[in-house]
Amino acid sequence: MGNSVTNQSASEGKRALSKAANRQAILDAARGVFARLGVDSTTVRDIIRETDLAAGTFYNYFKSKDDVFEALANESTTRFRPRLAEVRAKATDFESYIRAAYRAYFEFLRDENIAAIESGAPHMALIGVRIDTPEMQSVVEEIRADLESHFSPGDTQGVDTEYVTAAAVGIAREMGDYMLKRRPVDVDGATEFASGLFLTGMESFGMRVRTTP
Amino acid sequence: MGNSVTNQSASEGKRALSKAANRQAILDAARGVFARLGVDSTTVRDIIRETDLAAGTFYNYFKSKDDVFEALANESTTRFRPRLAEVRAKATDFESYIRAAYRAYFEFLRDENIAAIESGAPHMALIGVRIDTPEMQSVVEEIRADLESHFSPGDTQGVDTEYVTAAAVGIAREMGDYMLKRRPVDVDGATEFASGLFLTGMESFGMRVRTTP
DNA sequence: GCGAAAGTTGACGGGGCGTCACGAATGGGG
DNA sequence: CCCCATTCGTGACGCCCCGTCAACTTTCGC
Repeated sequence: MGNSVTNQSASEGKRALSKAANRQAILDAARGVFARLGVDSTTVRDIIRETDLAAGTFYNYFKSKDDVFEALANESTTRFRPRLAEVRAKATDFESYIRAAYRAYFEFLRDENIAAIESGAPHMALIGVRIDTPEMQSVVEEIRADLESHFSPGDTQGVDTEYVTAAAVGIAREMGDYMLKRRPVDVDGATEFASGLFLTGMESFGMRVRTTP
Repeated sequence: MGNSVTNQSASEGKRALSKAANRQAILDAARGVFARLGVDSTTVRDIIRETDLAAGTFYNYFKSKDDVFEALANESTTRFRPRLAEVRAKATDFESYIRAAYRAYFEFLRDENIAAIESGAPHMALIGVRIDTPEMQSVVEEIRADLESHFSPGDTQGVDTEYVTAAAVGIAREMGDYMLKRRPVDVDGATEFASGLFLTGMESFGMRVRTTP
């Protein structure tokens, strides 16, 4: 009787479905366990115990606990990428790019840690950011290219774009940590400070930046 | 036949001597193994195997592999502290402090990694720095106090010293990483860039800084 | 429906961890 | 000078976690 294509729910076959579900279940469990026990002291079994899967199944999806951690970090980076793309698309000049980029990063940090912030957890480990994955390095490379594209030919005299990028990123990372430690979390203040410092600082290399104070 | 005080060699008794020697032997072995195998994949046994001590002895000196790592980091921080103290003592104003502090940090980074640099090792793990130990946080706090001490009352208008410190430290950390990746290692260039950027940047907060270009 | 392929399961061997009972070395006191 | 208390080194032991694998279950293509 009838069609052999039994329109599975909506899309893919059961195989792919449960595969994606299992992977996500492990990631979700890991996020919780990492937050509760700390990354170092959690075991693969701790993670798998919070799912309805068997120990062996874990290794069909990840090589190790650290592999899961990196996947979580990449997940996080992937969430940030579109925000940076939007900043790039809307930026009209160097200044607007910098301001928007700092704001995007600080907002992103706040959003990613909103659960920990609202639960009043005092420590908490900025999960998934601050770790230098290849994925993260590629985002930094994107930023370097963005910065370079805003240098007019006259500006670029002897300015080392890698140093510029490193400084901009360093400011963001370190200030981001401080921002998260404070209550209330002050995205506006951090953005204002970082942008003002960096934009004015760039003038010392002959860059013409109109800093709106 | 005389004195019961058998003037042991020069100083302490055998007890304290061998204790210090053992501890140092473990630290030295650990430094090498960490560099060779990476911190994550080394085991306590890997470390102790490179000494002439037994496995159990390790635990008389350190709680775990990570405890050794932290001790190495603290050792490193301890080597940096006097350099910072000298910078503080010689600084006459904000600008001279900043320039000297950046130079001190970048020189320190180069010195600490000189072995890895000269051996042509491409990767290598900036051992003992970049990890946030309480010891390191205390150095950052020192820097914060130094910066604050150079703010004249008129300058400090609404300037958040924690943000200032975070920005300064972030620039140093991130730029330091880049500096170490390049050949030749360019302490002068990094110092010049970081100082110029930060000092000029501080002017955007109403700070009067005479930046010598 | 049926056979093949893909995926899951949990028990198992391997190995690192931290401990502990024992023995050796040290140093103070008589 | 010797003796005993104390401190420290030793390595075997039990524990737990790891990653694998053979057996089983589920899905897919025909």
